[in-house]
Amino acid sequence: MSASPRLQVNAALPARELIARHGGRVTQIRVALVEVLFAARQALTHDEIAAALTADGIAHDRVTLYRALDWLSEQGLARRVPGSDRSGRFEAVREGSHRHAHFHCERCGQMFCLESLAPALTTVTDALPDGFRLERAELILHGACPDCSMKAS
Amino acid sequence: MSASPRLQVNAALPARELIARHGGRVTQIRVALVEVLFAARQALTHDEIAAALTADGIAHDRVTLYRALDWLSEQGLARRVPGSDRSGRFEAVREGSHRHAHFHCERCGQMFCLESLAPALTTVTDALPDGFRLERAELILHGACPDCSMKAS
DNA sequence: TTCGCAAACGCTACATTATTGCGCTTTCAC
DNA sequence: GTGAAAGCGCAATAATGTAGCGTTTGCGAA
Repeated sequence: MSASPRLQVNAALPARELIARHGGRVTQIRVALVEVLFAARQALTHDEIAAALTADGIAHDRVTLYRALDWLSEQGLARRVPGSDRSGRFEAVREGSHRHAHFHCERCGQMFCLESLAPALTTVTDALPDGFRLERAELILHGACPDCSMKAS
Repeated sequence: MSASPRLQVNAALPARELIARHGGRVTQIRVALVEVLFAARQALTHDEIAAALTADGIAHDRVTLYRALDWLSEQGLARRVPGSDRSGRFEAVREGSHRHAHFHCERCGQMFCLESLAPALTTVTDALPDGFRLERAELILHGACPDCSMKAS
């Protein structure tokens, strides 16, 4: 079932304007990349992004994609998500969103964003040994996603 | 209480015996590897392990090291720790130790094991959306370690 | 102590992921 | 429209991890 609404970048702020406002040039690839990232409800691997662009008929180079992703990260529009596999993942940084936990499905490999779940930093800070200065935290859950859970049972 | 004693490196059970009791052959590299891992209070990258072995005068091959680490992981003596950088890290699994959080220092790159800190799985499970089946969790903190905190201030 | 053999080693080659250099193209201000 | 620089694309390279395969070695048995 894919009845999930492909939510726009922002009802009032389309991709091209979002890019322009950050002082970047509005190129075909950046626009498409922003749209793909913001439409996804998961953290996407570089490969998945490339596949999505190709599916949309956008020719692109691997290197360009890396650089575009770097730029988005610098601008705070995207964020790199570390995974247990070697492939780096990226997710969009939405307005009003906070750092959230991620769920990695061991069966299908997808990584889901759990907006409802954020590392409880205050609790963590209390338990931190002396001297450590905490700046941010990553919480990554592993298991089976709903689809794969169904199939298994 | 535990009728079946868990095999771990300690004063009474040196590395060679630990390896032998897990049904593996006692080779120079495995012994050295176990000693390096268990002596470290941190999760070590493949490179750091290799450097430690070389410093100890143990010649070794990259591939052999990967395979030895794989074997230790299979035996439950070591564990792979995912990092935000691309390099995989490994840590020893000590007796009585549990899955704990890790602290990654952004300044010096070291990854510390915080035995006192474990992801609160029960809390997490409650907040998990329907359908997700949780198997384990990784909590990775980022910031500055005591040494680097000192230098900065 | 010696012997046989499978486990483990280590060399080479290869796969995957990511980065750098550099010339060419496109965007955008004028 | 035009020029300058941002951005793109190709090629080469780096970093990390695997696979194949012949050789060595730990270790149980003779």
